[in-house]
Amino acid sequence: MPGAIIPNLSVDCVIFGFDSKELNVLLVERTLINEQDHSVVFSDFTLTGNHVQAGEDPDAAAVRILNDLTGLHDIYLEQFHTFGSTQRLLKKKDQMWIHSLGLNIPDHVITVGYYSLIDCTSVEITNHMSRNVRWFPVNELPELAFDHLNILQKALEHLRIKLKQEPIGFELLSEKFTLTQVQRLYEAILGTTFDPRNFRKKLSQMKYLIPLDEKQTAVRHKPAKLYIFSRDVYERTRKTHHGFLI
Amino acid sequence: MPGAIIPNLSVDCVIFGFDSKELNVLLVERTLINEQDHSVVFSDFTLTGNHVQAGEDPDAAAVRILNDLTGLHDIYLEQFHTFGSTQRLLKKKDQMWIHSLGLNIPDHVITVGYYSLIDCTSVEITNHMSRNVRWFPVNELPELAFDHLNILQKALEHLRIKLKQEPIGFELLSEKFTLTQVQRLYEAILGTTFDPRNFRKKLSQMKYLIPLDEKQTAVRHKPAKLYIFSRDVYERTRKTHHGFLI
DNA sequence: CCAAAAGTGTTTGCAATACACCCATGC
DNA sequence: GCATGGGTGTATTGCAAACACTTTTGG
Repeated sequence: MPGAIIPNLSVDCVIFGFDSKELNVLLVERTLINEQDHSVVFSDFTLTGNHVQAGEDPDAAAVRILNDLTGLHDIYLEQFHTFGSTQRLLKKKDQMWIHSLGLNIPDHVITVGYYSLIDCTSVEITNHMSRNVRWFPVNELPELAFDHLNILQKALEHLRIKLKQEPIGFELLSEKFTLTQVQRLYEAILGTTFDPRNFRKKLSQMKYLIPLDEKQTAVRHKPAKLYIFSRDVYERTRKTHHGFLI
Repeated sequence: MPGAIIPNLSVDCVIFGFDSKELNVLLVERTLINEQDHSVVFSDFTLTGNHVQAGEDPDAAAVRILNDLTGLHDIYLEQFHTFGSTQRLLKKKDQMWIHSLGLNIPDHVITVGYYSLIDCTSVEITNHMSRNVRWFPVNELPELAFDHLNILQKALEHLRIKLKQEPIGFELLSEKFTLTQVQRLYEAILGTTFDPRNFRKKLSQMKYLIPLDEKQTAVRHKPAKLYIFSRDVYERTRKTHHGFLI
């Protein structure tokens, strides 16, 4: 049965982006209109997600869903948790939404959560397919549908842990970046500040940050040197990191 | 529809246990018998798993599955990854197994992976319900069914990372334990060795390890002091740990 | 008394922290 | 020339690593 869906299984993507200042999430507006008087019953936002198709790997579904919304390929995607609470779709608003649209969604859907990291500036948000799509800073979220706040928070937790263990932050920057951008990125995601001298000292030990013979242009201050990240050098020089107790 | 299953969704549990020497996994034998001549077609081992029931939270399914096999309640369980490859049940042996038993299993089943930590000595392995159930050291695994080797390896990776960040190791020891047991546990899971002086120095800083006025008995060497783990003290004294870059 | 594991201190080097000023550019 | 962010060095402290011998018990 081609194109059939697995009714009880979906994938949701938390799309993180960085704009040189804040960590953002890409959200899709959901507005329920009263059929009679065309008034707005409610309006809120959702992550992007969809059902998994029969015979489709959820990893592939996540790639598809991400591409549907952003048009991007080859972006960083990480599965972080599967959410299966029996209550996750049963809030009043969510049931109204599902019924009023005549959607064929069972009461209990298990969803596999992925997060992706993209450079905000690389996405053209074109209010895609008449959907209102917007970036929101993770600290100024609108009201979210279903259990999407929960999913988003868990994604953030995982991102923070992962960021401390692997150099995934560069996925959020454009190919060439400055060291200050790296610092701002870490500060935004981890919610702290770092001393620039100490932070740069650390960065300068990372051999996979490769300085270019190139500087920022058109900035009204001392232009910063640009760097690229070499995954290749990283793989060759990585060390294991420890935390608790060891 | 009570008792109905979600045909495309299952849960698998990797049950880790520690026996003061090695890290072990609890596996269930799977033997395919030729109906004609009663010869053994093949014999290998599986993790314990089952389908998720309609309206059942996968977390609850994992608890159920674990209890079915071990009879234990209230044990440490952690969801670590969801496996959805379209190929995961399609190996020849696995298809033979499924068809010969007339099992109603679709070709594509997505499974949510959990691992649990138990004290080996607390489980009575009673070849439960005529199933042959055995502990295997993680370094001496038998042949595994389906993609269960893959699932097990991923569980181990997650366990290693988690062990370095949180004091979950005590779930694998009995309530009272010696510091050397803690060291052996960390060595077994992480596959290294530690200097006992440095390791104990570290442990002695952990205020949540509470010494008892009690020692080992019936050992033919200097008896070691016994300790208990206090989650309560841990929660009050935990610090955040860092790795890579910070 | 022997075997087996428990238990204990000191030194050394490296990595984390704290801290303040000059530089290059666009307007 | 001034506002803006870029870029740099040193001193101190705390943590990690290396390393060898004595103690207590059961048999």
